[in-house]
Amino acid sequence: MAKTPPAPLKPAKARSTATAGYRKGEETRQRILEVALKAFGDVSYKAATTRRISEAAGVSLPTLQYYFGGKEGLYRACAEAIVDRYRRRTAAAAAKAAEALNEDRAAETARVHLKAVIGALAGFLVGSREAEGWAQFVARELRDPGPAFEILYENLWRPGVSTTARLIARILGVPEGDPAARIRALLLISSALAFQSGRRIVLRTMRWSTIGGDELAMVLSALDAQIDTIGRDHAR
Amino acid sequence: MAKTPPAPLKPAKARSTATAGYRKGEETRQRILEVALKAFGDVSYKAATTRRISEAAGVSLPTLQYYFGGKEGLYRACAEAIVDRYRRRTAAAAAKAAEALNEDRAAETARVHLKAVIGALAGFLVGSREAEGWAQFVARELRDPGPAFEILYENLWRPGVSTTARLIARILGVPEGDPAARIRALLLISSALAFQSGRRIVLRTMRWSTIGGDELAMVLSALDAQIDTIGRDHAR
DNA sequence: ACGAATATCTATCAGATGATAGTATTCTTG
DNA sequence: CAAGAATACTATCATCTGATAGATATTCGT
Repeated sequence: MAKTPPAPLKPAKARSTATAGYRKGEETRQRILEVALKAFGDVSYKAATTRRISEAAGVSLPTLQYYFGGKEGLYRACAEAIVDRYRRRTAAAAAKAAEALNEDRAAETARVHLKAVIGALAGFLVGSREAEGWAQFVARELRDPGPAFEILYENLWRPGVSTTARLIARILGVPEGDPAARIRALLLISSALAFQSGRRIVLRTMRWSTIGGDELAMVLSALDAQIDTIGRDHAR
Repeated sequence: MAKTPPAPLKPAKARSTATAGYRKGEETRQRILEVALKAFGDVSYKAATTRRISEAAGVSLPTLQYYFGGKEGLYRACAEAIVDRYRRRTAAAAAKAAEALNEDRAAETARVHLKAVIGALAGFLVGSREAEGWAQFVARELRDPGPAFEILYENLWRPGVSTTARLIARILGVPEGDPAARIRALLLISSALAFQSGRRIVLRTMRWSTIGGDELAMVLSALDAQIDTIGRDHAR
């Protein structure tokens, strides 16, 4: 694997160098991306094949190379697309939380925003059928770091954990960057994620047939309860 | 993938049908298994190759087929080995918890045992260098169910979640099988697992270079705090 | 010690897979 | 409306991968 990069002959984005017209090309590119998002969500990078993707997208194999430079470029493009969609869905809650962190120092305000942020995350994860695949994509890349790890870490994990940790620190009344607050942030986020990436276990354990609105409500209620205990837990 | 099983020509365990003597064979088998455990822990089923494994084990390729019937059989054998080792490490705590559930109905007793069970799980995950790979194996198989899913679900997930959920139900004073208790059990376990399967994010976020005894102590302390809040959280 | 069961190797196959070469078609723009 | 850029295809390669065939060496009970 990972043969020594034999001189990058072509940039990942072989296209879009010139006039940037030609809307038909953009449509095809988009269609391939959508199919790839699904494919890489379903199975691992290695297990997904460019042939299947090109077939499902209704184009020939070299078209993938043409638009994305190769399998790896396509994978990267998928990561960027996921980041993009995630941002659109959670930007509002994150921005409000950041604003509140600057303006209002009250612990209870932070608690409200923390619930909103986690709620937005969970809503994103359960909000669409595709999100399941995206969650798998992200979880897989986190576990087996590949070409998309940095993209996802910088744009998803870092800001997400950072905001969460700051809110928790505020609730706990400890300085920002406090290790205990960061650990709690990780615990909380991984709990939320588990309901999508650990989907199969959840379904079996809860004897659910799907994770939809009702199920999400139960999960959110449990997460909210957990958030409510932050700063109120005094061992014994 | 998953081509229609073309009539099982040879059983998974091609060996051990007759006298079961020949200790040299058993040694080889064990060596291959150990290498495979590492390999399947490092990368996905698809990405791991039987060639690499056989090389690392110092045997020729057909030897894998001889002992395990093929790649899939080897994978299954790995799952069984993980189950076996997990059991050895956590059986004591699980047995004590089960006993306590029958004999002592006090919530606080259940709380103590819950901490012990989660502690044993976390200890197993951080206890050895290999456990990291095992955690990845299990997490991967949970995410992308393959030939080992049932083995792992029945022997790891189900008993683990079940015990945890029963203890939590006892603490909450609700009947066994209560959905809220089960959700909390899933939240708790996934939190604990995240510290090994989500290792890379944890290391970066916490600015740790490794997850050893000291780090485990911090995580356990956070988990214990979380367990302490169960049954004491009254929203607002 | 001898023969059957066991263990292990070399050589090779068939299929899948990512990628490239070379060519035809279509669209935009001067 | 040409001309050139952009789009997209067919055919083909080189490599990797899991698996098998068939031969050879090793071990152990009698």
